[in-house]
Parts: sequence; structure tokens; C-alpha cells
Amino acid sequence: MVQESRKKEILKILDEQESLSVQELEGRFKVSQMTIRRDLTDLETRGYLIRKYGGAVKSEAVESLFSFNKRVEENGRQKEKICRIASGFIEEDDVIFIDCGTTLFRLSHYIQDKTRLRIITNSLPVVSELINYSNIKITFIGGDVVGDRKASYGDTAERLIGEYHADKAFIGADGVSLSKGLSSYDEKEARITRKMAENADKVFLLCDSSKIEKNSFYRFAPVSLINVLITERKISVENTSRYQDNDISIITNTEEV
Amino acid sequence: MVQESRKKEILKILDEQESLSVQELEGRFKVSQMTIRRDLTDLETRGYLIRKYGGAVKSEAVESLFSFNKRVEENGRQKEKICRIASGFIEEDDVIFIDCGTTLFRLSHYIQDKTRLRIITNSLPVVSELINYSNIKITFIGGDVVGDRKASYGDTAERLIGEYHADKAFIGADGVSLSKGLSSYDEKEARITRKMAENADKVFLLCDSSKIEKNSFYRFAPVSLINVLITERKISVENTSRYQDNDISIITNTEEV
DNA sequence: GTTGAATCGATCATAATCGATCATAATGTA
DNA sequence: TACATTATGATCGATTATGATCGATTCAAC
Repeated sequence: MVQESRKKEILKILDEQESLSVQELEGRFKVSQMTIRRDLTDLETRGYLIRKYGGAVKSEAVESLFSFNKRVEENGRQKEKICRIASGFIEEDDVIFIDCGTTLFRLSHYIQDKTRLRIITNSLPVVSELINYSNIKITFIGGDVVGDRKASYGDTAERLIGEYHADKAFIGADGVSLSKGLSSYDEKEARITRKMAENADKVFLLCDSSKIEKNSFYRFAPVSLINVLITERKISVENTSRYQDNDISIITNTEEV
Repeated sequence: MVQESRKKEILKILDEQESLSVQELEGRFKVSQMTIRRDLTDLETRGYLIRKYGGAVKSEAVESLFSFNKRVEENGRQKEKICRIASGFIEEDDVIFIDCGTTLFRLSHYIQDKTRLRIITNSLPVVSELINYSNIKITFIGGDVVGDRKASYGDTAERLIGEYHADKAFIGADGVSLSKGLSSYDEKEARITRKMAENADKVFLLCDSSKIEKNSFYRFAPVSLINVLITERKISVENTSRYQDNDISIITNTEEV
């Protein structure tokens, strides 16, 4: 058996059983413990599993290269709907910031047929999705590339965003509430998001309804930063009017604007 | 049996069994290992399978969106060799510029197992290839993304490179000669290349031998910019010494330094 | 905490495989 | 037939994978 296929086999086994031991693999493949250890070490540096004493366990995010495979599936239909609605706000010749994250990634599906756009993003999946469309010009925000997020972050990235100005920014958040503003689970992402919002004329927050009036741990901006909140279904009349009192339009389908 | 039908047989076998070894094919077809290896190498360059130590595995159906299509590439083996040689110059903790282009892309294969590197690049395929390796930190040079080159260019990109400093730069060119220096077919690429070279302590030009003492239309730097020229086969003694007179080492295999 | 067993990783020696090269055989062609 | 082209096999130094050893580390049971 070829070495590489043994490693593939190992991953297949791990796909079905949460954890595995060096011993069991040693017997399974008829090779020495040392060889198994070497395989596991290698697979770990490639991010496919996490080495433990005596064996290995599943890695949290075993996603393929630039797709968000698994996470994309969660609430997929909701996100699709949100993005379809959001795409209605994109007009010819717009310059647009697109935030990173699984929701925003889907937006790129809906803008492929728009004419003459400039997209400014720090998201590699977005670039990957739009790179072959000649009608769309892409500016990628450089910086430190973070593997599991497939995007770039850091001081350089933030500074670069500040050098651009966009007509519209499409951003995400892990929570939004009138009292605490926008919040995120990840600080470095939040800093990028805020920077994009600050440098755009009009800010659209794409956010599924479960996150509305919820807060995540890092608060990074007041609600006044956003102009439009797009979500997949109607929210309570009470909340709608409270947001509107703060000059934020809430959009849940393409008819009402 | 005719050669071509043996190759077809090999693909049939691979269709059913994930991977195959040189050994098993040797017995199956009653030919020498060398012949099997040649078959596999050929099938690989045509994109039908992926060569691994000891045999071959199925070609992945879904390749990374950012990787170059290897099968249609000319001089693939030469480029592989050049990059294998070049990788020998990479040391632990190095900060490295990697230029874009099909040759330099292959370098990323050979640096995956290096420990602790920082790669600074404007090449999306390079990022795609290395993004999952936790031992390698990646800084992406932002800027205008050019689809068919899968890299970013422009004033922003050039300015950003100037903000960094690397121990080594690995660059490419479409021509190099003592009299006219480095030349390129593409001005915007050349500007990036030059900028990387200017901001690195040591500059390695990776260049197949057909481009040596040839010139392309845009001359962008004197030969004095480079320190080492790596190519796939020995060049004339005369040329070798002439380059050495200009303080440029010519490397064609791993021994001589 | 102490102890013993299991596991780990570093290192070295060995084995398998690799690709480059050259010689030979098979095939095609004038 | 003579010659060029192509495929194959054999050899060899280089590279890579593997296995064995051993002191260090980790774990679990006491």
C-alpha cells in the first residue's frame, strides 16, 4: 500500500469514530508504531486531526480548501434568502465592501451577473467565487492569512481598508441589539467588519433572525453604524419600529424597501 | 501488449481501488518497475492520477479553485526540479517572498514540511497550497486581483511589498542576460518581482535554461539584483564563469553551492 | 506525590523507491 | 536493407519511508 493512501485511510476511520489509537492503527496497517506516529504528526500539521496521548481525535474544522462545506449547510436556506435580498441593493458601478464569513460568502453567488462592480474584500472564498468574472473587479485586502477563516486580518488589513471608500458595505455579526450594538465572537474579525462599515456610505448588516437582539462577547460598534438590517423573516412589529426609530430599515423580503 | 493499452489498464484499475503501487503493477503487467514509473509519470502530467511515493492515487475531482492546471503545463518536470533545488535554500525561521507565476507556484509543494516560515506572496495559488499548514505563516499582498494570473498587482501591492523585508526572495523572469538583465513579458508582474527582489537580503531567480541569455520585451532589472540563478541543467562553462564574474552563483543540482 | 506502564519523539540504520542515464530491443519508415 | 524513433530494461547515486532503540514524558492507579 502506498503511504499516502494509508493516511487517507486513517482519516476515513477518524471520520466514523471520533478518536483512534496508535495501537489499533498499528495492527490495522501492519506497520510499526513509529510509522503511525509519523503519519499522525503529519496529518496534524495539515490540520486534519488533533494528536492526543495514545492516538488522535477529530479536528474541529475539517473543511476543504476554500469552501466552507459543513458550516455553509447550517441555516443554508436562510442565508441564501438573506443574500438574495441583499443582492437587490447592489447597483451598476457600485464599489462594495464584502466582509468575510459564511453568510457573506453566499452573497457572491448573487452578484455574478451584475454589471461593472468593484468588490473589496478580505475573504478568499469570495475572491475564489468571483475571480473569473470579467465584469467584476476585485481588490483583495492583504494581511496575515488565517487558515481556518480563509481570510486576512491584522493591522495591515485594517489600515488598507481605511485607504478605500465604498458605496456600500455588506457585513456580518454574531449578535446585534439596540442596547449593546453589534457584537462578535471573534475580535479580529470584528475589527475588520467595523473598519469596512466606517468607510462605506451605506452599511448593510446581513444577519439571520436568531441573532437579533442577542449579544456575543466582543462588542465592536453601536447600531448607529448600520443603515439596513437584512434578515430572513419578519421580526416583531415592536422591534421593527424600535429599530426604525434608530434610522435602521429592516428588510425581510424584496418587496418592502 | 501495446504501451498505450497498458496505461488504459492502469487507469481502469485505479478506477476501482483508490490507489495502486508500482510493485503490484510490475507483477500485473510483467514489465520492469522503470516502465511502470514512466507510465505513471506520463499519466500524471496528463492529469489522470497523482503520483505518490510507491505508486499513485486517484486524481482529486475537485481541485482547488486557485491552483494552476498542471496537466497543460509545459516543462513541468523541469520546473519541479528547479523548485526542488530551490527549496534546499530555505531554512528554519526564514521570511520569504514568493513571486507569482507557474514556476514559483510549484515551490510551495516543497516547503510544506519546513519548520516555522513566513511566506509573503501575491500569488493566490501559493496561499491556497499552504493555507492549511500551521507551521507556515502567510502574509498576502493585497491589491487588484487579476483573474487569469490569480495574483494581485498594482500600486497598492507594490507599496505593501516595500513595507516588508525578507531574508530571501524567490522570483521568476521570462528572460535573463548579462547585458540586458532581467526581462519579462508582463510589466505589472515585473514590477512586483523587482519590488520583492529589492526588499530581500538574498535573491534567487528560478528560471529554466531556455530563458538564459534570452530577453523578453520589458527589461526591469539589472542582473546585479540577483544573487543565485537556479536552473534545471548545466549551462555552458563559458556562461557559468561569466555569471560568476558578476557575483551570481548558478545552481543546477543540490551538490554545488 | 509516588510509582510503573504506556507512549512519545529524537536518532540511527536499513530498506524501498526514485529519477537520471545509458544500452538494448522493438517498431516504424525511406 | 539502413536508419530514425520509440519503448524497455538495467544500473546507480540520491531521496524517502520505515523500523528499532532508548531516554524522556505522560498517564493512571495507588
